Formats: sequence, structure tokens, C-alpha cells
Amino acid sequence: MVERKVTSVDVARRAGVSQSAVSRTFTPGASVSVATREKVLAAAQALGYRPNMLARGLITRTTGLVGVVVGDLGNPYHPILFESLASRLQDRGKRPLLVHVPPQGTADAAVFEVLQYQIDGIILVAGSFAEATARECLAIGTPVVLVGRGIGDEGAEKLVDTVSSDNAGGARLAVEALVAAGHRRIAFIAGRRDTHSNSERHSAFLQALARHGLEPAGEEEGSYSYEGGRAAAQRLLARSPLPEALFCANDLMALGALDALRAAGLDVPGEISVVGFDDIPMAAWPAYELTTLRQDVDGIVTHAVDLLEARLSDHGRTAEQVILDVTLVKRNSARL
Amino acid sequence: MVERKVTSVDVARRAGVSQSAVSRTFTPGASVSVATREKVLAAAQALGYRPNMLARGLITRTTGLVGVVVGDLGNPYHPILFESLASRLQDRGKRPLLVHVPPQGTADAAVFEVLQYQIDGIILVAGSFAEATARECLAIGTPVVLVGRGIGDEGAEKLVDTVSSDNAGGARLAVEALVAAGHRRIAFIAGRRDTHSNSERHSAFLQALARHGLEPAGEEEGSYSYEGGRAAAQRLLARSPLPEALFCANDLMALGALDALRAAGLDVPGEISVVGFDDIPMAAWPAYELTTLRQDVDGIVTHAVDLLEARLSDHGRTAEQVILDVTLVKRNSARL
DNA sequence: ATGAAAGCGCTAACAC
DNA sequence: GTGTTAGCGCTTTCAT
Repeated sequence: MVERKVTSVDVARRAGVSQSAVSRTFTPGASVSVATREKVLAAAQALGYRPNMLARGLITRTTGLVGVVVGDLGNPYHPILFESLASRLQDRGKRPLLVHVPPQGTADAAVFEVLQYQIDGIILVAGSFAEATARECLAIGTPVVLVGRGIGDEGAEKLVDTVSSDNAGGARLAVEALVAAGHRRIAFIAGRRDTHSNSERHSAFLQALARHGLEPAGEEEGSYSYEGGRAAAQRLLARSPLPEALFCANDLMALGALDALRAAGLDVPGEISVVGFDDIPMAAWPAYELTTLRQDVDGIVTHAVDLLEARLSDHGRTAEQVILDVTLVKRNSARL
Repeated sequence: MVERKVTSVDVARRAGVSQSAVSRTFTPGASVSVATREKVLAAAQALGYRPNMLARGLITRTTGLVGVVVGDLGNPYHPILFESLASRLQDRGKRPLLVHVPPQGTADAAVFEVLQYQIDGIILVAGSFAEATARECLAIGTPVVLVGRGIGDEGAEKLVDTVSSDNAGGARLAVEALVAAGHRRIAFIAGRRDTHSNSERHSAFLQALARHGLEPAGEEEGSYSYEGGRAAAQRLLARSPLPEALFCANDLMALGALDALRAAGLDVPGEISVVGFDDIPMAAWPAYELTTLRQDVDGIVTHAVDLLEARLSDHGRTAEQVILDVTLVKRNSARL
């Protein structure tokens, strides 16, 4: 079965028109008479013709492909964001070309690879990124938008578009609420130390505490994972006096912490409060009822795609940094 | 900043060689002398040259792109499978081109769209698929492998390669274990009725019960979601006598069921047993300790990619249907 | 409105 | 081993 793919020439021949006529009927906004268009469409239909996007892209220099860098899909927040992003891109007529980066992996090498596919742009929702890589992307006219992360090398802001949640505001919200409810000994469970989100949440946490003349009642790293959160909480429980509250840099760790607290026989929120970050679906499960800071996934995705398209239609525009509000969702894991 | 992309011609000029020499140094297994290769590489490096995969694909008729159809990333089993698949493809030098289908969506339209990108093959881990679509893919030489699903129209087996877990075997394992432990009134919480996996799990469940002269102690649909499982369990709890065990078509529903049972004040596994299917990470969380049937994600992904590659190197080979064992993971949600 | 012709950037014969 | 020459399937002038 030696199948030859059907090309515009085949269609043209069958429709009795020129090859360019075929091209025109499949090019939005080209001038073809209804008569030819009909003939072409009929022939195309009969032959099962579909334009070759590669050949088209070679000429138009736009492929509709958007590189999407993802990773750590074990953290439920990511697939949710990713799913939303994928379907939004699709709605806008773009195709996500995936790049998976392992935890702590750098995206640079993979980015160069997808660049070969002449992608129209690239959206990073995971992985880090050297400034040089960003510059190279921009140099060849490929817009980059960073979601929930900063560029590897600090000080390179204003280079690419970014959208992220107000991590600092969220941490502040958590601390204020906790303090207002009378908590004094508040500990922090950190995410991966090398992430943008963690450092923002962490330092805002520290600052907010300081504003009340408080010091953290402990800090442990939980690497953004369930197991990490659990272990971190256990370590925190070895301290005395016990913390009165735990602020976790994400929900997954908070869930792990909650389980550790329960295993230790502690009453939540009676004896200890727990606050997370993200608002993943599990946070609402009755087994946890986690109080947390909700990220506006929909808003993040919308802005990311908008930014990309804006840049696509005006390569000269200056980079924007969008920051979206987070909201405190009060459930039952914290005495507030 | 009107950036012209650097092409092989630019590199050739700078290196003082022919354009084909450049092509050859970037084509694995072509004959170039070390001398020229060096010169070319140096020039390429200096200019920041990267081969254009689109142009290459136009000629070689292979792009390295693999369409991957995903959906329902809210069920933790899917992102896990998907992440594994994406990284395995990447390791094999392929690029996942994403197609997201909404729940109950059909993949056909989207498949035709990605086909325009001259993908080398297509892997479906979500969505359904008409037989006609499959035939069309095969007709143009694009291998299709179905993961964990059958083809839409029944009776079209042997058409495409498939890999899935032994759903029937898993259901049987669950029933046998439950019955052996003395359970008699066993109810079923179904996934989406229109899925391959659910019907296999369901009918094997029924058959296994029948072999013991038993009838299901109730059946409710939970649509594979947490909320669905919760609601289904609640409905089941309205019956009397109460079921002694719940077999859930996936873990997410089982978790919802567990929470419903707890809310009703039932002791698990003292008064009622719960068994799931998948073994998602949450199943192991101390809050649930769900007994479940584990799917061999790694094996599934490996076979899927192997099948795709095998088909790629021999388009004539007959379709294979791989079925992988599942294993019963005993935790604490069932008295076994 | 339509056909002819010229490439887009690359690989693959084909000579040398 | 290397340059020259044809295209891959398409869009886009340029005439008509």
C-alpha cells in the first residue's frame, strides 16, 4: 500500500483549475470566484485533500505551533493550568507543541529544539530559562511568555512578558488573617528553593511577620510535594513550643502536612492551623477542607495567551508583567 | 529589528562550502570530511544556525511530530500517564503535538487538524474515535495507537494497535478477593458509561459475581469524577440492606465514595469495604489508604511508543492489541 | 478572477 | 567527499 499524499496539484487537476486556485480557496481572504471555489472544494472533498501546514509554514513563516513547556504534572495544580492553557490555545487556532522538563530541569536545550519547528511563540509554565535563551528567542522573533516564573538570571526583567499570581499579596493575606485570629507562632513550609514562586511567597511571609514584630516559628522545605510537606510538618512537630500555624507554599504540601498533623493526634484547626496556596480540587475534599489562597487559573491562562498574541502582532511592544490577585478561601483547616 | 532567520545558505557562505555540505553535516549518517564538518559547525555556531524542521520534513516526509490526544486532566491518573508518555516520546526523539479533547468530546475533528502537520503518528489517551477516522489515518500512512480505549465503532478491532490494562482481570481480582473475605453484597460504582474501560470493568464484575451465584448489590454511575463517586455512594447508602463492599471503576470515585461513607459515619473497612482502580498517588495517602488495582503506567507507555515505532518502520504489520496485567494493592479500605 | 512562475529552506540523487 | 541540480507542497507576485 504505497500511499501518495494528495496535494493541491492533484486537486487542481481534478477540478480542472490551476494549482494556485486551489491554494486560494484554502487561504482565508483570497479572491476566488464562487464557481471555482465550489469546484475545488468538491474535488478536495472527493480526494480527501488537506493542506500541508509544513509547506504553508515555510512560506507564510507562521505555523500556528506554540511551544509549551510543562513539568511536574504530579502536582495537581499543573495539569489544571496546563489543560486550561491547551484548550485556550486550541480555541485561538494554535497548536501546543509540548516540551516536558523534568523537575529542576532547565528548559534551554529543549527550547532550542522546538525552535527548529518554527514555532510562533513559546509559553513556559515549568522549568527555568537562561536569559541568553530568552534573548535568542526574541532575536529570531519568537515571543516568550513566562507563567508563574521569573527568568533564570535576575535583573533580566522587562525582557519577556510574564504573568503570575500575586504571591507576595497571598502570603501577606495569609499572615494577616492568621495574626488577626491570634496566632503568633507561625511556621513556613517552603516549596522548591530555586523557584520564583517560593521565594516570593517566602519573603513576603517573612516581611508580613516582621511587620507584627514576629519571627517565623520554624521553616522547613517540602519541595512542593505531598511527601515533602508531610516530612516537613513532622520535623516542625519536633519543636517546642509547637507552632500554632503552618503556612505552606502550596496545597499539595499542606495536604501532606495535614496528614502528618493528624497522625500526630493534633486537632486541626483547634490546636494548629494550616493554610495552603493554589486551591487545587483536593483542597475542597471533606477529608481536608483546606484553607488556602486561590490562584486565578483562568485569568492566568487568558493573559498568557493574550500577551502572546499581542506580541505576535507587534513584535516591538515592550514586555508586560501581569500580576493577578489571589483570594483567600476560608475552609476548615485554619482558625480564622 | 527585522530579523532574517539564518539559513543553511548563510552558513555555507560563511564556511566557504556548498549549501549541501551544510545539510550533510546536520544529517545523521551523511558523508562529510572532518575538515568541512568543522568549518560548517563553526560557522553555524557563530551565526546561531538551526536547521528548519519544516523544510526538512517536507522532503524526508517525517517530522518527528506525534499527535497526542489527551483530556480530563482533572483525573490524576491522566496527567501521570501523560507525563510519562511525553517524556518517553521525547527520549525517543519525538515531539508531542497536543490535541486536547473536552470530556465526552470526539477526537475526529482535531485529529484531522493535526494530520495537516504531517505528524508521524498519533497516540490517543483520551477521546473517542470513529472507525472512518482511523482508516483515513492509516490510508495516509499515519499509525494510530489507542491507549486504554477501543475504537468507537465496535468490531473494528485489529485495525489499529492498542494497549490497555487487563480491566476484566482487575475486576475479577477485586471480586474474588472480596468474596473470599466473606463479602456478599457488593455494589458497583461505574465510570462514564460510554468508555471502553468502564464497560470492561463492569461486565467482568458482573460475570465474576455470577460465578459465585451473586447479584450486584446496587449500581450507580459516578462518571469517573470525585464528586460523581461521592454522590453515587450516597445513593447506594440509601439502600437496605447496605452493601458490604463497593467496587469503584476508578480511584477518584473511590476517594469520593470513601468521604461519603465517612460522612455517613460508617466504619471502613469494618462495616464496608471499598476497592478502586488505577492506583493514583492519593490512594496511598493516609487519609484514604485505598485498596485498589494498580495499572502499570510505565508498561503502558512503553508499549504504546514501541508499537508506534514498530508500525513506523513496517507499515504493513498487523495491528497488535497489548493487554497489561494489573495488580491488587492491598491497603486499608477493604477487609480482605 | 485566474494561471504561470518564482521561490520558502531543505534533502537527495547525480555527477565528478 | 563535494558541488550541482531537482524538487518537497505550498503561497505569492506578476501578468493577463
